[in-house]
Amino acid sequence: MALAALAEGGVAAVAVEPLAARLGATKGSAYWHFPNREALLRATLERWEREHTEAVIDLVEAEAAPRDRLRRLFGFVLEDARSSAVELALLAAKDDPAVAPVLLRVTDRRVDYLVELFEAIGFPADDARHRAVLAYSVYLGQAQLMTAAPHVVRARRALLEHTLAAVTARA
Amino acid sequence: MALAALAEGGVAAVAVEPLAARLGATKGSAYWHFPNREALLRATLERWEREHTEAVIDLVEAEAAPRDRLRRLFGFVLEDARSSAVELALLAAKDDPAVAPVLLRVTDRRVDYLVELFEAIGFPADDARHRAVLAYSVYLGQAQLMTAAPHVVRARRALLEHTLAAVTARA
DNA sequence: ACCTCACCATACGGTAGCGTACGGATTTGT
DNA sequence: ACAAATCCGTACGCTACCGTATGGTGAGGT
Repeated sequence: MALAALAEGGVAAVAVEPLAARLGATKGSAYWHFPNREALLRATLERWEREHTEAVIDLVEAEAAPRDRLRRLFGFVLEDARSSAVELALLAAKDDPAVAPVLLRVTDRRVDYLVELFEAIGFPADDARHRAVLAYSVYLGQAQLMTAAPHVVRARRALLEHTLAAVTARA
Repeated sequence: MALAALAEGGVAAVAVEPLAARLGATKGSAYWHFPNREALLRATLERWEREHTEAVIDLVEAEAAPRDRLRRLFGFVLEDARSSAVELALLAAKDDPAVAPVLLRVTDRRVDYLVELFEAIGFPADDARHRAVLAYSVYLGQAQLMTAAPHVVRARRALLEHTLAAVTARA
């Protein structure tokens, strides 16, 4: 529930009174479960990190070939803009002391996974790392574009293939 | 001044009372110049759009070769994270009715410019468009990474060259 | 039957920002 | 010199949120 609010209204929406109202409850109830607003936010973020970060990787791991994993990863963004709503909300609140460490851990985890993926495809370690950072940049950037200016991203299928070709092109 | 606040504290920082305090003035003064907070925000955004959007393009245009223009564009992000602070602040507030249209115009303008750039390099129109969207995604994504998780982006010089190679690689 | 405790509601005070009212000062036009 | 326009400050009410205090209710244990 708090996660839905986070996705829709950003970190600011993970607040005691709005959430209580949304649940048909009152503040008194909320403050019994959580000592304060920060604790509520931290619990929400921890839950998201625990349940949804690995979820993306698991989904991608379902594909056998590394290239198909990449394809699925990028297709994930282009097909469902809502899926990355929490990510974008967190990036938007990157200065919040409760958000920053979560963002760092998730980013590291994902980039490391991408490094593995590119190494599995056959690129040497240094090269794989550059490709991973590049690919994750594309991921973040396309997620932003899809929600802020979706009309720019037309011909999605072709764009997807083009993106894949670009990040996996041999030097 | 309002632009500095926007870059530092996001759209929420472009508020009447904080800005007035920052200027050593009071609300009374602020509300003489602007009818309300929204007008203040709109004026700030319009000014940024007018002065700083073309500034990037002008800076890039200083380079003769299209490839060097791309290099300068991406180097711009990797070297100075502060430079894209306003962009990120706007993306973070993309749901604000005053922000959304500005974001759309700026995005369109920049992507269109990138299309021109790739066409100048010699790619056909369709291809150029895909590369432009891809390149702008990388731009946005790297800007995010640089502020949210800068430690991920090491070996910047190499990453820059890698990025350029990726977006300009022949199919 | 009674007590305890988990759970929830009501009511209150505090803060930060928006917007308005109005009065004082300073500059400008005539 | 005087009036008007311009510019700024103080004071107030309003809203949304945080956090606390305190009382109420229903389920289990004894």
